[in-house]
Amino acid sequence: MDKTNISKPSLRRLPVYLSYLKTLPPSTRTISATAVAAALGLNEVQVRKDLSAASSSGGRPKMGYAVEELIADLEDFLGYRSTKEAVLIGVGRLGGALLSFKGFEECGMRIVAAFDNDPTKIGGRIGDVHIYDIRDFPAVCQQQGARIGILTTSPEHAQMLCDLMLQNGILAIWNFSTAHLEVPENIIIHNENLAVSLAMISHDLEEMMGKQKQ
Amino acid sequence: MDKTNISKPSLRRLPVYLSYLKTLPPSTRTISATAVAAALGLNEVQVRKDLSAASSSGGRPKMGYAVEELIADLEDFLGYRSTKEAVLIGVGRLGGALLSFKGFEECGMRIVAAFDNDPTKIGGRIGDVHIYDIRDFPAVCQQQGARIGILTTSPEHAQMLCDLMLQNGILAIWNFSTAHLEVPENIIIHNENLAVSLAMISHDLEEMMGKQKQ
DNA sequence: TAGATTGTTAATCGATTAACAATC
DNA sequence: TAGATTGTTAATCGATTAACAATC
Repeated sequence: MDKTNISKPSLRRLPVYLSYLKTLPPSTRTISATAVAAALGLNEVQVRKDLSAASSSGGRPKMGYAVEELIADLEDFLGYRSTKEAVLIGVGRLGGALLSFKGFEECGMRIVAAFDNDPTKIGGRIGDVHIYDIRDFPAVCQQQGARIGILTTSPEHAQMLCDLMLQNGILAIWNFSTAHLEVPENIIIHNENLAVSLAMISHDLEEMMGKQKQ
Repeated sequence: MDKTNISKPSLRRLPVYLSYLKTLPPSTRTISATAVAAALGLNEVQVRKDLSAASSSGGRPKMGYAVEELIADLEDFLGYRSTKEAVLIGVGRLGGALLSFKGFEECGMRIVAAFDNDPTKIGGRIGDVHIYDIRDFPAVCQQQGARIGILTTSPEHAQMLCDLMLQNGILAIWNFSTAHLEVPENIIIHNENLAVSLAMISHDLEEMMGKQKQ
């Protein structure tokens, strides 16, 4: 398996397979790509290709894949088993929700520190995460060796805080603000834009309403 | 402009253009697709095609697009100017964050009611939104005529609550749980899966680390 | 006019799907 | 063995990008 040679759409589907496999009863020892495809409403060949790219030992004709092994392979492939330290800037409601979200740990990400400029929040904690003064960011971030930066601030300050992150060793930014961030070429940016999602839903809804009228 | 004949990737970019245009100083009367492409790091022809699909009157050679008009066209095209009622089930931290998020209104979505089964939450409100007993869902949802359902519950109950939504007139489900939902063909599902995003980031990070080692 | 910018037609690229041979 | 299932090679489909003609 060559982790670097998988297509982006394919990579997006892997976590979906993984979470589906985890819902199977423990008595299910093996599963075929065909069955996974049927359950998730996907094309059979597509699932087979995806799984074969991520699986170390492959499936067996007539048997399919060993569920436990496939889960392990997917977790390995997605990097869920190597811990990645993350810091978060902006402890608003969304930031707080992410801090208390337990699901990240099993994806290999651990939020080691949070930052804000609000004195009523500084010094507190949410979940297991301490909230620091944003002025302590350079010291804390570097000391913790964090590589992922989660940005949950208003768009006005996003670029400035993004720059601050990059100056202190952050390599990948998970941007929950609506701001467009300018970063050097070698930095990873992942925009989580709720307006984009909502636009897709709006569009599909209007299309559907239009069809019904005809 | 034919709203139904735009590609999905193109549709995803429109809100990005829109939010960029809104950051321009009011003195900027016109802007070229070329300039937008440069600012957002996108291909010039792609931007031109996207804008020409969404714009009602088109751009003018040597001038570009009238900013104000283009903003209006994009908002129209994306359906931001028609109000769509939404209900939300699951007032946890994430649900609460969405309820207090002010940005949805300007995308044309209004959350009219929230539901939970926790007695300490029922009867309260977050932002402007009242929190109802989940048992009142059928009555309230139908009375409000909501068409969008936001699902922010644990995955275990997601399918059941999804079914409840569909039984009461919901046509589109914005699913923030990790559960895979089974729905009839004509229902719109949009999955907001943080694990998927995280997997992308993890993968890109590992790839980058790998390259650096070589 | 000259040149910037538009919109479109054609070429390329990449992902999905279909067909098929291999295997347990 | 027969048939289910795998993995791969080839065909199709759709999106991006390049080339170009049109226009203010």
